[in-house]
Amino acid sequence: MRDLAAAIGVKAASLYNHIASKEEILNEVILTIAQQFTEGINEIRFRESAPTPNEPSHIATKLEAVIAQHVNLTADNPFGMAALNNDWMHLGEGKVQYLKLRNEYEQHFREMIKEGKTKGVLKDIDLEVILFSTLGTLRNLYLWIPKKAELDRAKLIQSLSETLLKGIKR
Amino acid sequence: MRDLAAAIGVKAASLYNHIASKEEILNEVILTIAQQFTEGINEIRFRESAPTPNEPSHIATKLEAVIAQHVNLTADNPFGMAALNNDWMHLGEGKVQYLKLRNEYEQHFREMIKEGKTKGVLKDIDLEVILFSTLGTLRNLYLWIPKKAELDRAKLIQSLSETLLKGIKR
DNA sequence: AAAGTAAACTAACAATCGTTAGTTTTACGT
DNA sequence: ACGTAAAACTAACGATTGTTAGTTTACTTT
Repeated sequence: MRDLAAAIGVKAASLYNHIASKEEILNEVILTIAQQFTEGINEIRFRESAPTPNEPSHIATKLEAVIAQHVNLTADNPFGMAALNNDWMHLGEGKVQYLKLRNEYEQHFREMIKEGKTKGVLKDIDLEVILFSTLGTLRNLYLWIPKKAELDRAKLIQSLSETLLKGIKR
Repeated sequence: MRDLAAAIGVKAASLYNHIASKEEILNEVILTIAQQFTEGINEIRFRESAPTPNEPSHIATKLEAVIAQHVNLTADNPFGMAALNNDWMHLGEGKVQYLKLRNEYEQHFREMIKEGKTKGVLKDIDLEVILFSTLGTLRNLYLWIPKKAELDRAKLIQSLSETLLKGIKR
C-alpha cells in the first residue's frame, strides 16, 4: 500500500479515503477483466453468423474472435492481466466469483471446440489438450505484448490465429 | 520459513542448521531446473540425426523432443516448475544466472525454428510469435499436469506435438 | 562411560505489512 | 468571506516476516 500510494504521490493512509481495503483493489482489478472475458466469449459463442450458418469455417471465425479478444483486452491492460494471471489466488471474497467466471469462460470455449469437432472443422484431438494448449498461449500474452514497442494488433491476431489453428508446420 | 519448517515437522530456526537463507532455497529450486532445460535443449539442438540428416522432418523430430522434455521435467517436478514460472523475479544473486540460462534456452529454440524455416519444414510465420506461442503453452504445463490423475506421458507428448506443430484445424 | 558434533529447541531482534485514530489542509457551494 | 465536506497528513497499533543468539537434546566415535 505504501508503494501504491507513493506511485500516486500520496501517503498510504490517504488511500483509505477512497478504498475500504487492499483486497478491494485486487477485486476491482481482477473481476472487472474476468467479466469482460466471460461476457465477450458468451457473445461470440452465440453470435449470429451472417452469411451461411453452416459454413465449415464458421466455428473457425469464432475462434479467431476469441483470439482477437485476448489480444485486445491484454493490450488494453497488460498489468491488469498480470494481476489476473498471477494473483487471483490471493482474492478473498472475490475468489468464488472469479472461479465461477473462469469456469464459465472455459466451458464456453469447450463447447465451441466440441461443435467444431462434430462439424468436422477441428481435428479429433483430446478436448482438454486443445483447451489447455490454446489458453496457455493466450494467457501468456501479457508477458509478451508489452515488449513489442509498437504493436500491430491486426497482424498479431492473424499470426496467432494461423499458428494456433493451423500449426507451424508447412 | 515457519510454514516450510512446519511441513517438515520442525521449528523455523532449525532450518538454519541446513541452509544459509531463504533465498538459497529459491536459488536451488529454480536454477537446478533451469539448468536441466538449457542443457537439454542444447543436447537436442546439436544431436546427430541418425538416419538422414537432411530429411525434411528432421527439425520436427527435434521440436518434438523439446516438447517431450517440457512434459517430462514438468511431470517430474510440477511444484518446482510453479516456482520457476512465478518466482524467478524474486531471486537475488541467482537472477542474473537464471536470465542467462533462459536467454540461452530461448536462443537455441529460435535457431531451431529458423533452421526449420530455411529448410522449408516450418511456415514463414513471425519468429517471435512462434516462440512465444509454443513456449506459452509449454510453460503452462505445470498448471495442467497435476490435475490429470494418471498421466500417460507418451500420449500427451503426441497430442501436444500434433497440436503445436500441425494445429487444431482439420 | 565420556567426549564431541550435528541438529533440534526457546526467545527475541529489527523490519515490514495493512490499517486506524486523530488532526490539518484543500476545495467548493452559498 | 465563511462553513462544510472531502482528502490529505502524522503517528502509531498489532501482526507477521526472515533471521540470530544462546541453550538443550540426540547420536556417533573413542
